[in-house]
Amino acid sequence: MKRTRKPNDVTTPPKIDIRGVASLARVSIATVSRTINHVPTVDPVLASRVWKAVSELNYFPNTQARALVSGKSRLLGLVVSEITNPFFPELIQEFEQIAVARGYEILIGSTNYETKTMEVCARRMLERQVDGVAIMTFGIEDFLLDRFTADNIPYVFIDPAPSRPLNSVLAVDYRAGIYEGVQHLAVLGHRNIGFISGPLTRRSAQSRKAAFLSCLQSTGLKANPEWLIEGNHALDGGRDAMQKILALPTWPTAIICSNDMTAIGLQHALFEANLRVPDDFSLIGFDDIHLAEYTIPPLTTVRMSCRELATRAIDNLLSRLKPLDNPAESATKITTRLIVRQTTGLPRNTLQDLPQMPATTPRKR
Amino acid sequence: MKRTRKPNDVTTPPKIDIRGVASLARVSIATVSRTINHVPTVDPVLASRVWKAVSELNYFPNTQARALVSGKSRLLGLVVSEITNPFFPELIQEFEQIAVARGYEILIGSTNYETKTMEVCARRMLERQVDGVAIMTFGIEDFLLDRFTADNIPYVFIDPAPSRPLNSVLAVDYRAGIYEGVQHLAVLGHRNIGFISGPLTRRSAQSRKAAFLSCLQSTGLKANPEWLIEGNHALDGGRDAMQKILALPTWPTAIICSNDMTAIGLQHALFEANLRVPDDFSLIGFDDIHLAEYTIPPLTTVRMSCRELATRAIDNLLSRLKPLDNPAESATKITTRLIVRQTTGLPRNTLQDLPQMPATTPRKR
DNA sequence: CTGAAAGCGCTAACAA
DNA sequence: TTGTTAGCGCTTTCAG
Repeated sequence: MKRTRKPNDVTTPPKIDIRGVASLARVSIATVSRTINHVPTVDPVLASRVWKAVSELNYFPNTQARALVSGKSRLLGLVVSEITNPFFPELIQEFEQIAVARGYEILIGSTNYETKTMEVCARRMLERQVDGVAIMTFGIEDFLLDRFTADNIPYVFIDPAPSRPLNSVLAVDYRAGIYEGVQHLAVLGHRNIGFISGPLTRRSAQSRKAAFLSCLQSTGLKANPEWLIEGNHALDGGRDAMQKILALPTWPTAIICSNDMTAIGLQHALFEANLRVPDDFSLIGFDDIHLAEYTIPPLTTVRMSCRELATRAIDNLLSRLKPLDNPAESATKITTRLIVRQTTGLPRNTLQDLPQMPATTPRKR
Repeated sequence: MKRTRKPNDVTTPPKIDIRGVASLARVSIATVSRTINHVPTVDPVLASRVWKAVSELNYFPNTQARALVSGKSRLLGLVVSEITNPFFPELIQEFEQIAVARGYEILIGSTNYETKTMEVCARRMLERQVDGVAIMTFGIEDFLLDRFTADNIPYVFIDPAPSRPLNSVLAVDYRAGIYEGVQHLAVLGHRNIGFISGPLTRRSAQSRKAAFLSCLQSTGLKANPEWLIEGNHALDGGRDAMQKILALPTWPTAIICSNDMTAIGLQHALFEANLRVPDDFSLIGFDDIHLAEYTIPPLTTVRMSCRELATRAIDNLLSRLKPLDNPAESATKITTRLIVRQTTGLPRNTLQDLPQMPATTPRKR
């Protein structure tokens, strides 16, 4: 028997497709297609018959068929470094919200900073034919980007890379927030500031570190290479980094971290070492994840708005998908700024003979 | 002009499709299809020609077309409560890993505990024709489940609901871990234990609360309704709940939370109130997210393995997709167990005249 | 074991 | 403005 629409199958409910709608509305399938795609030239009478049939049958178009014929999957890739780092879920949440509102679904890939996994992610995106991809992992191999270029898939990613079209990078002004952080520490009297970076194989981890170094210099402070430790942007990396610092003969009085998770790792290591924040060490994080407000004590950190990041990324992608509307892409950088909470205070041993000062200790304590 | 393969288009690279592979391998497209689908009856000689052509052209099959003709999207839905609650990213990570290894992609939906958003998620899953959906949100409306049933989409979700097929529920033994927690507190001398639940509109939040109540009773302890507070499974809900308790005339000496985020919220509220954990209050969380090891002090909590949850969910779904293999589904419950860290100790005012005891205070302090 | 051909559900060209 | 129809790239009969 040929493969044809089952003639009188009692078990299966009748398949609801565009033909069903067409016949119920007594129009052609083309008219149904036009109606549901909001082509303006459809006769209102026919259109209303179509809509009626649509809702009566509870019809919705088959995504696969649409994708096949149109060549558009209405899928947006979102590649992140590590989904278990709370910054990314916050980003994903914003991203999902915007994408869904615009009729897209998102395909998430988590690279875990591994080149191998990154390749798999890129491959998955390619195979599913995403219409665009936002690479929010901090650092990506160039050859993967080339694959997207070759397939003509718009991508957008964080941070300037040499030789990439400007419309594909979301520049973040790391320096602004980090500078505020360094200034804040300097004003409090800190002269010895350490920095825990992310994995330095990643370009963006390097950017943040470079920003820190440059800010130190602008502030007239010297960097001590011993206090520049490579972390992994995760809790354990932060803990380990702090332990390394504690093993050093001389300690900094303040430490800036490349992200909040690292800072939380440091807080933990200091707790274990029976050292106090900010009395013994001042700490500054980066990202301002929700949790930062809830650490003990609450974390002073540099905020990078993930809503802004998500909005800009999607706008960028979508504007390149249908170049009709949004003509010019705003080329302004995404700003960062310091949020002062309670992990920063005077350097230890300052005023050690005075009673505790409110500014330097957790409130109410 | 009819829509046909562009005859001599210099700009566009030639589309690589099954026909291209077929002609390069000098076989029919049917043979290509069979080869890449590992149909065993293909002549090895032809097969090797096909594979050669495939790798030469860097060909991979068009997912949309495959999905259209086969009716299988190779997409698995994953609905979670709140992606910003770190438990879920950990779950998602496991889920993604397994799904990708088996050739599936996952479509994530975050409901934020809102019925409206939940509906949107269900709709998205339906529209994208997921082959199956894991509903890991704690609590879902019944009518949404019915939609999946109607469309013949296998789903699996957490917790027993009345009148749902057994193969669709992943039963979690909340009681085991919570009982351990209550026992642990009782042994330390706690008699007055509070409980901060999740949003009680959600069935699973109710299960956990019920488990707590039943464990209290088995232990011979009485519940004080004033100490049963409804939270929201998030940081702020935990903080608010603790503040409510602190406003009460009498306080419990220990509090169990429905999840770790809530417990972290409590820790924060206690910090703000200048109260200490575990000296003033013992705290127990639930989930054992990575972060639990890093809170200050590290959180005693009930572990629920999200790897196990993810594995079981996917296995369940996949086994129902092709009922050939995995015949019997293991109906055993997913277990939970207590991980003792440093937020539990003797009740306050016990031994108050003695010097600090190691068991009751953070180590090294 | 192989190939020709019929669709999967839809969009878009084209004719009316 | 509407309907007819040719594919989108693939899987799967069915005839050889």
